[in-house]
Amino acid sequence: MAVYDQMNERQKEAMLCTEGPELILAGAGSGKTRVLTHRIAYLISGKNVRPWHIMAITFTNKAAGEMRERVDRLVGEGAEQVWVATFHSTCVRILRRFIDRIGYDSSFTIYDTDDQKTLMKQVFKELNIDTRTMKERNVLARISAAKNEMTGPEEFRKQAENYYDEKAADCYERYQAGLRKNNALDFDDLLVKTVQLFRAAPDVLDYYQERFRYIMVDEYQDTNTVQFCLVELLAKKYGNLCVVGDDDQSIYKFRGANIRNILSFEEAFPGAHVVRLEQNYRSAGNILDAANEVIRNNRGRKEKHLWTEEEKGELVHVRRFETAREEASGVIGEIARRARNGEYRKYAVLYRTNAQSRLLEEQCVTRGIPYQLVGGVNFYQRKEIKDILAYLRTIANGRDDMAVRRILNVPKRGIGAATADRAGQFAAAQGLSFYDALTKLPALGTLGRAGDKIRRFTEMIEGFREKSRELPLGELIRTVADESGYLDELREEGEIEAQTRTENIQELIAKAMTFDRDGADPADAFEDGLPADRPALDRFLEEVSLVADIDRMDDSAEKITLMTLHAAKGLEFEEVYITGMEDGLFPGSRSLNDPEELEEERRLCYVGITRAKKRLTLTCAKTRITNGEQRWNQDSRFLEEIPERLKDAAGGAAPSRPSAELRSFGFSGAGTAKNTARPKASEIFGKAAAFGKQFQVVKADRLDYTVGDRVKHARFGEGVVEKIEDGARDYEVTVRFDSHGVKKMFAGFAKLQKL
DNA sequence: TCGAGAATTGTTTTT
DNA sequence: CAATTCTCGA
Repeated sequence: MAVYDQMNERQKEAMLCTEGPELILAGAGSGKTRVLTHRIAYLISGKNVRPWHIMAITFTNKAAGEMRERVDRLVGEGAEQVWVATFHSTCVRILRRFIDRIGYDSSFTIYDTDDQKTLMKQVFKELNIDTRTMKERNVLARISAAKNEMTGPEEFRKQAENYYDEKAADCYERYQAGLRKNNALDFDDLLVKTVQLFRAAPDVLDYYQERFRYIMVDEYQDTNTVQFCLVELLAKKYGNLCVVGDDDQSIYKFRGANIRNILSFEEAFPGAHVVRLEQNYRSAGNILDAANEVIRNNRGRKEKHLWTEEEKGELVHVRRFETAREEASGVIGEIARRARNGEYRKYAVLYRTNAQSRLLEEQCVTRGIPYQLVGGVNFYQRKEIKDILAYLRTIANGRDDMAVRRILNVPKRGIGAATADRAGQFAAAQGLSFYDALTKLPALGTLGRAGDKIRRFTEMIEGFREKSRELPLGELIRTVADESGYLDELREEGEIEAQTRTENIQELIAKAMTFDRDGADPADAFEDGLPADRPALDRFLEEVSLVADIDRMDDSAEKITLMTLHAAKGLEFEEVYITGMEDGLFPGSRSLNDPEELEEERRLCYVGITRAKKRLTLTCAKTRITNGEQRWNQDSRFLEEIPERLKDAAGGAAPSRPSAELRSFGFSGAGTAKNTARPKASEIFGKAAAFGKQFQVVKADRLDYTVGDRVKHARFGEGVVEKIEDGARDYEVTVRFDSHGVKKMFAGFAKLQKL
């Protein structure tokens, strides 16, 4: 078959070995996705395996989506029956159908990190734990680690060695009880409960073993112990397990990834067929050599040597700057100069920590360069989005106490903490959910005025419930945002940040409209045991709870991509800049005296280098401000690990003075919009008015007030205009209010009246 | 009940 | 530095 001819011998070997355990050690850029997808095609057309029996598991929705697309193209008919999904969504689907077997309700909600933290705060309060002695985050991290190792609360307690361990065990116990009470699972539970289910219900396990006779796992080096158990259980019956990974790209140890899963695969699955893919099709020779030189400093890895038929290409460019700001300016400036015809899509700027993105972003904004920021605050974690989603969760399912509490007084309804606590106690005493307590409480007449307010709230929710049955999702969300008064409250704030929030809600509505139109993810189109008539609202909430930030990356737009090295795994770009190559930053200070940690950092560096196809630039700054403190760093040891012959000497030595050009572009800190919600400039300019016309603000030709005029604002009262800046989209007006201080806002949004 | 200002705290990396 | 949490006054 013609499609197979373009594959090299090793790739063919990997593809043709379909029975029994197989380990594919796929170096960076060696075409592993191609092997996986072709292997699926071969199973179907060459081995007559029914698509229904094939499963491919990935870590991110993005990877799953790409795989699905390629399988669809390759296989055609029946491709939709292949199960392509992430670990988490696989587990959710299994649990939705069978979790009642282990005593949960199938309408469980999924807690994200914020929800977890909120719950843990409650636990701390119950146990009278002072947050100065222990941190919620820290305890949650320990619980997560325990869950990854499938250690329950009892066993966790047994392993306790001191007072703090005991306390953490108490927390674990209470935390689990809290989840249970709210009919909720956290991310780790999705995996753990699925394994528990399989162990408790052999018939269910058997059902899925029969279904998934051929299993493939991508990025296997990132699996943790639960995931290993899950895969092992599923594959036990037929034994057709194919895992693909690269131990050199294992960068998620902090998340429980167990590198032993890949290093000892052959012990766990005796007789495993091992294939090494070492020919790289991505990077130019010098870049690949640099990657090899860096990674060879690691011990405890499967020896391999990537090679390429590509030419050597350019040397690796190394640039040193005086300060982090000059670094950002230098990098973005160079990209601006190099990008002909606005081909920004070719460029990625990578960094170790999210905090580093700020300076880069500023540079893009001031130079008017389109960019895309991946990471940072996930869209679905933004406050306004979580608020609206909490409404939806309340409408979909009144048992989600956390969601109800969140919106009870948002927007302000005069229902304060005291009243909420009262309802909480009532709920606990009566064994009711928080929401049910709210519906019953006013009738008792013990609340006085607050009773009316609560009644109005529950009536509103009931009204939304009615509407949710007839309205499409997008309309429903718009109605909720509008009629709850949420938008009004935002609008009244008038500030730039509020504008961004409104836009985010608009974006959510747009997403819901797409969802209305296309239905849920295509994999849902075939029967997997779930009732086909699950309300769109439920399916939407579910999909939304499992999206990662990388999933939202748009690789078709002409924008520079800014993201962390972690987020870059699995991607490739023509030209890559890795910034902040400094000891203490990358490798991070934590890893400087821990050899194991240092190796993980080095793998991260390897991942970063191998993202580049044609051109790689490594930059560092002598000094940068971290945590409000100026730090001086040495060059990264990883820079030294790349031999001189591979590095561009010109940039290597010259400690650059800021050129005139750079200075003229300099950032005049004073006039910068300061907004925590950080609008993405590129999106602001790019987004059309297709959705939610009612939110749209049109830039006026001119304003009827000017600097020095007295104006009136709906909420802040009267004040004096101090400054008007002509922004690209709207005038930004700075006003000193008599009683509310100085505020900066968009003119069209704030609706100021001249007095 | 709620806002504003003060104090405090924190940095990897994320499904 | 910036985001979150705390405290106090009305």
